[in-house]
Amino acid sequence: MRKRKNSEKYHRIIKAATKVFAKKGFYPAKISEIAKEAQVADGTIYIYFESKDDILISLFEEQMKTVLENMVAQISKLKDPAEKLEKFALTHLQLIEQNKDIAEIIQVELRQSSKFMKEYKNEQFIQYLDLIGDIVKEGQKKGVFKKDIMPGVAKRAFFGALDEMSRFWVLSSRKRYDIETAAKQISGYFLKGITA
Amino acid sequence: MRKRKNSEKYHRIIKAATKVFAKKGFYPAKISEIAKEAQVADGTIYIYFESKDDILISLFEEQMKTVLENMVAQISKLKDPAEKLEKFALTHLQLIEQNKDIAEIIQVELRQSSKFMKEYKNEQFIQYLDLIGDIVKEGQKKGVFKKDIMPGVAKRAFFGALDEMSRFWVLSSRKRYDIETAAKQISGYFLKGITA
Amino acid sequence: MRKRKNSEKYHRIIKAATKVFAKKGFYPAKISEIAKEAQVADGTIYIYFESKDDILISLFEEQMKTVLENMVAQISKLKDPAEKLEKFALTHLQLIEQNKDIAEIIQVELRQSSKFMKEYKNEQFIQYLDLIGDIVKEGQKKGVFKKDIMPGVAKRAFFGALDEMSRFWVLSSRKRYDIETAAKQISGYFLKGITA
Amino acid sequence: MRKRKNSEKYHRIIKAATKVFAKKGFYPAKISEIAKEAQVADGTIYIYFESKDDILISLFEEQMKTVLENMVAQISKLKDPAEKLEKFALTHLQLIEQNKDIAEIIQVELRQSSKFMKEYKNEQFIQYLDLIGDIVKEGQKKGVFKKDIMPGVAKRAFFGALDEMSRFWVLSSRKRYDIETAAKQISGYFLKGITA
DNA sequence: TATGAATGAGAATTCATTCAT
DNA sequence: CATGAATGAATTCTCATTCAT
Repeated sequence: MRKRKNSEKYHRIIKAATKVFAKKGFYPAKISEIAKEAQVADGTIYIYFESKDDILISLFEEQMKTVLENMVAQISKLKDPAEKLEKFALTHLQLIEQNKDIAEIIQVELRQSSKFMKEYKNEQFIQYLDLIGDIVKEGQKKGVFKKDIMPGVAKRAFFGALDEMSRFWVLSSRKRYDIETAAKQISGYFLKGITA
Repeated sequence: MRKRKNSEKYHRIIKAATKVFAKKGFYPAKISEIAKEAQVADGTIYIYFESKDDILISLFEEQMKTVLENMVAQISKLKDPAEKLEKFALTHLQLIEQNKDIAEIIQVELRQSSKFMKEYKNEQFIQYLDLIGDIVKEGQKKGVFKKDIMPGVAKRAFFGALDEMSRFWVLSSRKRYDIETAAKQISGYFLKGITA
Repeated sequence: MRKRKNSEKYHRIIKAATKVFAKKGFYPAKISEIAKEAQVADGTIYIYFESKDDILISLFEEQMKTVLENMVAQISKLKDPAEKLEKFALTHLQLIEQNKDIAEIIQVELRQSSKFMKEYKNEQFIQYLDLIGDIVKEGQKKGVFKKDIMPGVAKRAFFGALDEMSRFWVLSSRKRYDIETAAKQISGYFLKGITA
Repeated sequence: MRKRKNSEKYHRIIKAATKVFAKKGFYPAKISEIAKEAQVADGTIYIYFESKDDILISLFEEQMKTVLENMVAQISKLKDPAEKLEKFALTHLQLIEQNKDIAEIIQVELRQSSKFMKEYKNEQFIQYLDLIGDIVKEGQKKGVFKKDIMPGVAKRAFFGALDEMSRFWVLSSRKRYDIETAAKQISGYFLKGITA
C-alpha cells in the first residue's frame, strides 16, 4: 500500500472520519460508519489507510499542517510580539470556532490520547507550541517582555489558557462569550496581568 | 448489587483501575487486567461496580472529592486573592506531581472524553473551576483585581494554563522545571502579566 | 449432603423455585432469585439441593407424587370406565386450574425439556399416563370399549387432548370455556366421537 | 444487517441450528457449535441473524410456512370433513416422522417455551390449529358433525392428541406403532369415539 | 481499484457453585 | 446449619481487517 493522498477518495475518507471521530470518539467509532459516511466500501478504506489508527494520525497531520501554515501566515505579518500573541489567541479561537469537528478530535482524541501521545511523536503540535515560545523569546530580546519569563513554561500556559477556553466551546452547545472578547481577555491576562 | 464503598476490595479495585487506565487508557484497558492488578477475580469487580464505565466514573468522583476538599482547605487559610491564586497553582501542580496516575486519567480519559463529558455532568470539576472564579470575583470586590476581567474566562484561562503544564509533566518522563518555579511563573503571568 | 425433605426450608425453596421457574423458565431463572423468594441465602440452597437441575427434578417429583395420589383417589371411587375417563379429564383440568405454576413447569420446563426427558426417566409421569391406559384396558375387558382400540395410543391421545387444552389455559390470560364443559367435551369426543 | 434469506449460507445456518437445537435444546446450544455445524465462522451467523433468539424464531417461521402450505394442499383436495381430519392426522404424523429435528424444536423449544410463547405471537401455529377448527365447523354445517361440539376445544383436543403421540415418537428412540395405524386410531377416536 | 461478505480473536459480563466465617 | 462474598469458567456478540471476485 502506498498512500494516494491526491486521490479524491482519500480526502473523502479523511473528511468522513473527522465527522465520525468527532461525534463518537475514536474507539467507539466504527470503520463501517466512516465508510458509509464517505460513501465507499469498508474495504476501500484499507486501500488508502493502513489501519484505524492510521486514519486518526493521517487526519491529524493533514489538519495540523493547514492550521500551522495558517497561523504562521497570520503571525509573520506582525512586528510587535504583544500584537503577535493577541493575534495568535484570536486566530486559534477562530480556528476552533470554524472547525469544531477537527478541534474536538485534536483536543479530545489525539492530543489527549495517551495511547497516541506516548508512542506518536507529535511534531506538528510541538511546532505549534513553539510558535508561542518563539514570540516570547523575541519579545524578551526586544526588551518588551520580562527577562525572567521562562518561554517553555509560558508557551504552555498561554496555549493551555486558550485550549481550555476552546474545550469549553467545543463541549458546550452555546457560547457565552464572543471570540474577540475572549481572545483579548486571555492575551490581556498574559501581557498585563489581572492585578489592578 | 449494592456499592460497598467501605470495603477494602472496593478501594483496591479503584486503585488498580487507576493504574491500568492511566497506563493504557480507558478503552484499551481490560477488566481482566484490572482484576489481576487488584488481585481479585474478574467477577468480583462486578460485585462492586456496575460496568467498566462505572469504574471510571466512581474512580473520578472518589478522587475529585479528595482533591476538592484538599484545595478548599489550602485556599481558605489565606486572605489575599493574589496569594490564593498562587497557592491554587502550587497545590494543583503538587497534586499532579504526587498522583500522576490520577492526574492522567482525569485529564486524558475523563475530562477529555467526549463520551463521558457529554452525558456525564461533571459536578466536581465544575466546582473545582469555580474555586478559581470565586477568587477572581473576590479580588475584584476587594479592588485588587481589574474590574473588566471576566471571571468565567479567567477561571478557564488560569486552569488551562496549569493543566497544560501538568499534561506536559504527566506525559513527559522527566521534568524540566521544579514545581514551585512553575507555579510562581504561571500565577505571575496572570497577576502581573509578562509585559516589562 | 443428605436431603432433608422434612425441613421447613426444603419446602420453602421448592415453593419459591416453582414460582420462579414458572415465571421465567428454567434456564433464565437465577438461583439468587429463588433464594430471595425463599428468603434464604444463596448458599443455603446448596444445603438442600445438589444443583439447579436437582431443584427442578425434586420439585417435579414432589409435585407429581401429590398429583398422582390425588388422581388415583378420585378414579378408584368409580366403577364405570367411561365415568373414570370423564373424571380423569375433570380432575386433570381442575388441577391445572388450581396450580398454574406447577402446571406450567411440568408442561413447559420438565416434560418438554429434552435435556431432562432424555436422561431422566420420568417414572411418575409414566404412571400418570398409565392410569389412562389401565382405564382403557379395563373398559375393553368389560366390553364397554371397542376391542381394536390400542391402549398405548389412546392414553397418549387422551392425555394430549387434555394437555393441549391446559396449555391454552396456562398461557392465555383469560379462559374462554369453563372447566366442566371442557372436560365433558374432551372426554365426550373420546367416548362417543364427534360424528353425528 | 439485512436478512439475506436467499443466500445459501442463511439456509445452511438454519439447518445447522435445527440440528443443534434439536439435540441440545435452545439454551444449552452454543452459537459456536451452530457455526461449526454450518461450517462458517461464529461472526458470520450475525450477518444473517440478529441474535440467538432470532435464529430460533427464523427457523420456526421458515419451517412452519412449509408445513402449513403442505397441510393446506393435502386437506383442500378432499371434500368430506371426516376424511379431512383423518388426512390431517396422517400428514401431521408423517411430517413429524420425516423431520424429527424440526418437530422437536417446534414442540420442545418454541411452542412450549414460556419465554417465546409469551412474547412472540405465534401466528403460524395459530393458523395451523385453525385448519382443524375450520374442518370441524365445516362438518357441523354439513351436518356430519354434532352441533354441540365446540370447535375451539375440539381443535386443541385433536391437535393435542396428535402432538402427544408425536412427542412420544420424537423422544423415544424406537417407534412401536406405524404411522398410518396411529393416525387412523387417533382420528377414529374423535370421529366415532371409543365406546363400543 | 473497489467491493462487502467472511473471518475469528477478543472482551465484557453473568451466574452456578463454593467455602471461610 | 446458614450466610453471602468471591470465584472463574463460559458465552454471546462485535468489529477491524482480509481477500476472492
